[in-house]
Amino acid sequence: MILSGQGQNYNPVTRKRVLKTAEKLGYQVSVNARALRLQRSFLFGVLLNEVNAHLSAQFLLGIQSSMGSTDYSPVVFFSKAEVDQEHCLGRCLNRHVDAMIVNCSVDGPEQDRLAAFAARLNRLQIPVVEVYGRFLSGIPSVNVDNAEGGRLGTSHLADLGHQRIALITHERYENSVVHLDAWEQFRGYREVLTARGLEPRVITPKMDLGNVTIPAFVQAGQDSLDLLLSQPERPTAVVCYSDLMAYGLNRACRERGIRVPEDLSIAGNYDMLLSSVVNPPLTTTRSNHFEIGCRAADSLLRALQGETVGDQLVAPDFVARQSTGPVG
Amino acid sequence: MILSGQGQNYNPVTRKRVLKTAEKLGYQVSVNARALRLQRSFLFGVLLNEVNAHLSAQFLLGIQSSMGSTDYSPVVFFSKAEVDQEHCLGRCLNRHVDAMIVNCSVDGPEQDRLAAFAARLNRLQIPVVEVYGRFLSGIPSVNVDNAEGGRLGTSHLADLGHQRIALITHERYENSVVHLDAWEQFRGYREVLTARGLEPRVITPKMDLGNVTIPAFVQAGQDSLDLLLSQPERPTAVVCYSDLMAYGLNRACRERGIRVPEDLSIAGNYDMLLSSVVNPPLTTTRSNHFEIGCRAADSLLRALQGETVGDQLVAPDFVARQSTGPVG
DNA sequence: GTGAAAGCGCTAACAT
DNA sequence: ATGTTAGCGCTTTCAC
Repeated sequence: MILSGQGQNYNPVTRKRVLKTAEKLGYQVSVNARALRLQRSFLFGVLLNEVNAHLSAQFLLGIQSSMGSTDYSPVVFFSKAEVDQEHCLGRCLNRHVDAMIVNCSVDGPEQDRLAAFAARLNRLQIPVVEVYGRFLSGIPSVNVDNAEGGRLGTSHLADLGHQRIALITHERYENSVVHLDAWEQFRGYREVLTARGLEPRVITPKMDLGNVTIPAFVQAGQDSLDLLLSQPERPTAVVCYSDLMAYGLNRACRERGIRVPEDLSIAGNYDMLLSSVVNPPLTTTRSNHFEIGCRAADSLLRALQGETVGDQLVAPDFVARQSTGPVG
Repeated sequence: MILSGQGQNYNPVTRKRVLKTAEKLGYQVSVNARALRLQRSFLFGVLLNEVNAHLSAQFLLGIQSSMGSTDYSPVVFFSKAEVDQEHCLGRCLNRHVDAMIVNCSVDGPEQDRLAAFAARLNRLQIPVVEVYGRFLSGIPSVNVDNAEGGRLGTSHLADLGHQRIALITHERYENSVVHLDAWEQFRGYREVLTARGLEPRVITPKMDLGNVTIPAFVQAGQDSLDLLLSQPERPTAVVCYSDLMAYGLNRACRERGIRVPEDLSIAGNYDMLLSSVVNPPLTTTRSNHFEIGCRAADSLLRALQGETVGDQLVAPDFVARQSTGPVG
């Protein structure tokens, strides 16, 4: 009736009185009853991974922002391991969510499990979007543009006059489905170098990729200095896969008396708290996780309207700080 | 009927067949319809603050764990600012959540706004629990035991033989409602010292508490070295309010040639990624956010059963690393 | 322009 | 031990 929304057609004076009384009584429409009637829950399921905890706040803020004035609310589940993920999905389905945002991660190859998971999601008949990864075939995704990340740091260093720019990444960067981010980043890096007639040099410190921890990345960065110094023509600048590696390398440099950025320029990727605070503060790239959240939720909203949505890439921003400088 | 739950009283063979068919058809009870009938939403509202983003994953994992096999799901909202908080609460109420977990924060004094917010929550007639703060009068809370945090670091240093142990904290630590954590921490620190016949020495570097940023804490830590060195009897060890301060102090020490821990032992609080990775790795204390989440959800579950729940304190763990050592 | 009634899927109470 | 029914609060349709 009047309260339902299109009260335009009603007697304005009656309408006003009803609305006023409703407000006075603290009346709230029951989303539940409405949901039952309309056969939808007005709930979005959001499956997040523990490893991406650091970005989850911005990301969820983005989702909220897109949901804005809609009646949708996000039901959020974090999963620790892969088994958890299935369980969390189960909980979402149990709530009959109208759409899902899922963030997968892979600790190992596990292609089978992921294929099964993707199949299950595809069978669901509700819009699903994957974020921070492209593990689920048939599901549209919203991702960081890692190639652009690779390009950004590399061009910056080249612009500063560096000719020998190395990329420090992990061993399995090449053509990997699991480590697609590293592969894309490499391609961005290579693209810039070849465009400028420079030669790519990839340094891959040993690390246990089956069990990647935070200190392991720092250690890998630290270890990479030896590899760097043993190169025939020593690079004057490096792009690191991640800021954790950049930090490790930076530390190794200090211990060896190599000045950053005077003797070696270091650029990272995936800005984090650490990076702004270390000495020197790290030049890096940063994704806008708020925007990624917005886009993901927006895709779902559009899919719910019947639109077909495709993959999206969000370009990271370049963050100039003090760990890079002109070649000297 | 059979599917409802207490199918015990039914013919086992019929029951089995029904259950099997239901499973085959992928039948899921509609939480929505059940919710409408039972006049509850089976939803918990979780209001989180952006500033606590780093701990949110563990915290939410804890909530999930407590909700375990119940039919409840968490609807999560992050708020940036105080206004947001009201808005997020509105969205939760609109969903008729059965209970709420709220994490407030204060950028300024704003006692009025908080009082109004608390009043609103109290009027709700649903169980509410506050976490990471005690700003809402009349609402039970689950908090980090900051006094224990202060005790832990201080005893550790005293056990190592230090006699002159300073506390580096911010200016408004004393008796502050807004900065209750700092006040409690100070009391834990003082308690240990007086019990051992040692004298408290509080160092409060200047910082703009109206607009606290991450670099501001690091800077304050850095600034505190001068204050420390100008003390009549120079302390041999310090406890810092936070790891960010400890990190800044550590950096200042390195720049001045003061060795950590040989010349000065530094203990922090509120362990973070940074702390395990800097040189030397920081001795600190760490809260189990998973457990805080568990307890919060658990309180609500119990309150929903009609129990009266009170305030809870979760003691942090001590994390021994390399920034503290025996007095030399 | 306004009111009445059916029905979404469930649960609880009642009837067989 | 099993079947039936009313009604939760909404939206939609149909009747006035």
